[in-house]
Amino acid sequence: MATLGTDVQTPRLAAARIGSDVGLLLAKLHAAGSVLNNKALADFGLRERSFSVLTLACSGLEPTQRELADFLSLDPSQVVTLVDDLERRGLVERAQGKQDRRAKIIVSTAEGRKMHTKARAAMDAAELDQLSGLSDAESQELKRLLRKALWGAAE
Amino acid sequence: MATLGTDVQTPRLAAARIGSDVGLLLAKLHAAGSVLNNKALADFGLRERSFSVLTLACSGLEPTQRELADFLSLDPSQVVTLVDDLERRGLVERAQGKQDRRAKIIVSTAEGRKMHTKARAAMDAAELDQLSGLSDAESQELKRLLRKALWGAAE
DNA sequence: AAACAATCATTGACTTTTTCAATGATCCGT
DNA sequence: ACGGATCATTGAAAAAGTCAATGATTGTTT
Repeated sequence: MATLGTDVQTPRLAAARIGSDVGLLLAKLHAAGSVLNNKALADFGLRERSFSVLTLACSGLEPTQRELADFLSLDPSQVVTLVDDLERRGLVERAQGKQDRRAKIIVSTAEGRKMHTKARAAMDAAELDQLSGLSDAESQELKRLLRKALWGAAE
Repeated sequence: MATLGTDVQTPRLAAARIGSDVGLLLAKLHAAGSVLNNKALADFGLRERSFSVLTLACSGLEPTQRELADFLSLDPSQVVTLVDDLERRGLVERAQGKQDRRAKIIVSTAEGRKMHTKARAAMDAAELDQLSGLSDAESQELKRLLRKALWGAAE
């Protein structure tokens, strides 16, 4: 299994006080992870974001584009571009909103679901790779803390 | 104390399997944090990145621009721009590398250190705000896990 | 029911950020 | 001393982000 290309050992500057800044830690881990994820998804012609859209389209939650924008922290116009691409490739479709006819609901096609299954496996492997420095329990705890920081207690 | 402007409660889509993707969680928390941090730094004419550079310049570690680029996951040319700005404002200076005369060491000026002290206080408050959903122990644990995922065990 | 403001997806313009190749200076190994 | 590598810098090109305007539709107010 390949390992992170960058920062395989603690760099000198991590000693600085900024090495504990949550913002920087998030930025670095996110940057490193994006490289891994996009590499893993390249075989499928996907990137982190289009994969996220495809995943949600496959979720059965019938998200509107507005919901996708909010959830993925994107501008609505960026969602248009992402959905355009996936729709052109026959992986998702725009359906009319049920209560609100202004909204478009994004749903996966059968082909989209097949693609998603394969891409998901690659993503899981990439995530395992990225968190290879943590034990399974620690990985779970990290995800729990991230979720809690974002959305509160839950459970 | 102000609270996160976005996602004050769990959104509908968080239920999807993707709501556990480390990549997405990192992206979202990082995005939300950046907004907060940049808002906190705006009073000082700084942004997340220039603050990071200023912090490292104040650290006493005498980083070279190459080290800054590596540590901050930036292209060397982006570091040039950041240092240009801080230097123009008299907050940091470029010094000649000690062993390597190609390299430029970035050091803070007295004024830079004053600025950094004030900005640091604002950043600490922003971080507290961002992690207000976590207990102190959880915040510490989150930071530890992020560091470990990035740089391995260490202490 | 007519009018009004608000929201959704979309487009297009604009700015910012990222990426990358080329360059001169300097370093290191031979 | 030579040749290949690394550093900071520049500039160009590509990608991503931001934002206002628009038509369709909704909910609300009168």
